[in-house]
Amino acid sequence: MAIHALTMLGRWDDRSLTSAEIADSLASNPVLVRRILGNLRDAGLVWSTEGRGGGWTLARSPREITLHDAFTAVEEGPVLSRHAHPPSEACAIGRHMEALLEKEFRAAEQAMEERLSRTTIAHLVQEAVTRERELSER
Amino acid sequence: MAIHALTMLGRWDDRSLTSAEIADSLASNPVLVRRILGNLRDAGLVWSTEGRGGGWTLARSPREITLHDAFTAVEEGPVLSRHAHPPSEACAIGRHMEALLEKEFRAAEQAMEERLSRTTIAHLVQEAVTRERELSER
DNA sequence: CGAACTGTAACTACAACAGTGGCAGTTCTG
DNA sequence: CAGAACTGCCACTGTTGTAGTTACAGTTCG
Repeated sequence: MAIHALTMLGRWDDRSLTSAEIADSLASNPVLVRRILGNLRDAGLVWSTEGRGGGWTLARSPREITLHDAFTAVEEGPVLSRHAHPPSEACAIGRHMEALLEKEFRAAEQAMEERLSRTTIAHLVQEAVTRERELSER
Repeated sequence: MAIHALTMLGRWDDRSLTSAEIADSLASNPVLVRRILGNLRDAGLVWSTEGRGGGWTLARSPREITLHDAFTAVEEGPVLSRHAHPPSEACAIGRHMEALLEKEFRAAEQAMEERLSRTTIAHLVQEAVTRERELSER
């Protein structure tokens, strides 16, 4: 939802969008959209202006916002689930599994994040516009 | 939990472990362990034998079981969450977001999986044994 | 037979999350 | 100034996923 909203904002860099407009495109709820955009604002990705005529705009160029930026702004916990609680200290394997898994999982998660950071909102906007044009040309 | 269990099984390739023994190391429950190991068995990673003296063993060498194998055996859905429901077809952006996100997210998930597939259970066993020896040498 | 296992269903408890209504505060416009 | 159009935020519901637990049937070995 965050990436969808950012892409919509990147589509029109002149005017701002309201949470209701974005919620329409998401077939979702304005309050939900404001919650998510609130996270993006805290992360410095978007601006919001209150009152009549207010709404949301990107805080910087779509070319300078990556999918990884959106991801970290919205998602907090790790993607790969760790032990629900520490394993037994009495087991020779259990003693080390948490640290071992943490190392491997962090490496895997970073590989994913690295790939996410290669795509920007501008890429998505361009691709969506291209696909839209192809549709209208038939 | 799956990786933890596989690592324990890889530690002793001669004898089998019971779900109770593995649950002890996990500070968890035998039934839970059997559920997870059941998935691993369905994926062809482990064997189980019923009855007295029964238990679990690796179905192939620890060097031929990767963290990615364990991951796919246990985890079903995608790691990166998609739209909860399709976006609006009326929106020029919304029409393409699902396909666009699917492409990007699959690429990111595959980067993570590729990294997971680089580490085997044998690696974890070796690392755990090494760390254990370092502890005992002090 | 009885002990020690797996296999599985049914249940509880809890946390995460999409969605919703309500309302206070802010800003522009007539 | 009054009202319309916004954001910000809280409290609540309903659903889903998941760790954990109890219970019990089936299997194997001594």
